[in-house]
Amino acid sequence: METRQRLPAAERRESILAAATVVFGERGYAGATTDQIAIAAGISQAYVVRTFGSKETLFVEVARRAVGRIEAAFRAAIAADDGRPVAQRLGAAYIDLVADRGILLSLLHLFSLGSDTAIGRTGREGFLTIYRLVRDEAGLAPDEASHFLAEGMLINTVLALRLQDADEPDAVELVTHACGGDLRKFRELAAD
Amino acid sequence: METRQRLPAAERRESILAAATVVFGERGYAGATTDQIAIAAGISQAYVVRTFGSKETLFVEVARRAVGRIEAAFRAAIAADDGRPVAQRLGAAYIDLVADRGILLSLLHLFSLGSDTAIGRTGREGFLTIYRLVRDEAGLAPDEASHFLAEGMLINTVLALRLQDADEPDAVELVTHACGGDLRKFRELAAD
DNA sequence: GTCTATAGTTCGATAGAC
DNA sequence: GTCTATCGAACTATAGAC
Repeated sequence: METRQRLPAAERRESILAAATVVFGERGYAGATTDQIAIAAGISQAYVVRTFGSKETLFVEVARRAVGRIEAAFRAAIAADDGRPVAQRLGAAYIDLVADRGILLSLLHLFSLGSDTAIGRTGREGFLTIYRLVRDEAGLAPDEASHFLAEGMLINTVLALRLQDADEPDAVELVTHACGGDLRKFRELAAD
Repeated sequence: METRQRLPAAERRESILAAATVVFGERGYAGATTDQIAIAAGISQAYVVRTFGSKETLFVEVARRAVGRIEAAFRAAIAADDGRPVAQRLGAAYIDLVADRGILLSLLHLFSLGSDTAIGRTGREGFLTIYRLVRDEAGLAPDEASHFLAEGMLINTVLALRLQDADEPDAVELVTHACGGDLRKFRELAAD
């Protein structure tokens, strides 16, 4: 019988959110179970549910946290002016961020559940938040911002499908263009 | 007690696939139930499972059918040369096609389940098929083809989130740029 | 070709102890 | 703050009749 560590509420919340991000990412919202999340977090299933009230609430918080990560990464990239155009800095920051496959995939699931009342609202808010950030804070014109998001959505898809690990030359070619030529960076992403 | 219609196997398969496309689209692979699909198709749950062997097989066939629809629409657009650049014709064909929200969403769910063995393989095959089609048959250069897919992925996300129905001016602006200026066409898409 | 019935699982959530 | 135990609901798949 292992001794389970007693943590302050805030830390426990964060550790559950981190575990849930991975599990929701791999299995989707409905496909993930609170028991799998509990195991990943090293606690009991009942405690996961009790901490967030319901599986849906937990998913919404996972999604909000992922959006928050993007905001933080983008703000840092905007501030760290190294002479490159801001769009390039944002792109690099994005690729660094989605090295965390869980964040990427959780967002993808969030976006594809737009018809669900609570989840859909969270998705719309999150997506618009990112759009406003790259437009207003990074200073991209609306068409540049839209184009930037489009490239990001292709990166999401390519990574979600694990095309960066595929052997076919066409996959390599597509991935290379999707990431703006820096295939190496994609390949480094752990295949978990 | 209603009298259920007896259909030839091929027609029944197609009617189940159509119903399943809608249900899988709205709820995702794991979130959809064979019972909901059965109700949508007007038959019994057991018959849905019996016809396709398993829920997973059914989903894979739904996804293949959706990819097939895109292939057919793109080939038609390539053949119907009306003077516009081929990328523009493909884009218009794509928007017409994803007016069927079920197809759009089923593909989105397919792409986000790349870690699943069978579903992931189907997703990679499907995505590469589309890439090769726009590159080899439409004749786009690799970077043009990649850019075309990126714009398509943004359209997917915007529609999945139902941003075309949102009131906020920022949503309107984003959707306008995502669809290349033709907001009206997006707005026409039934809000179901 | 299609149904009813149901077996066998699995899951989210709650109760209550420590 | 965290666990064990468990209820009740829901789901996929199978069996077997028509």
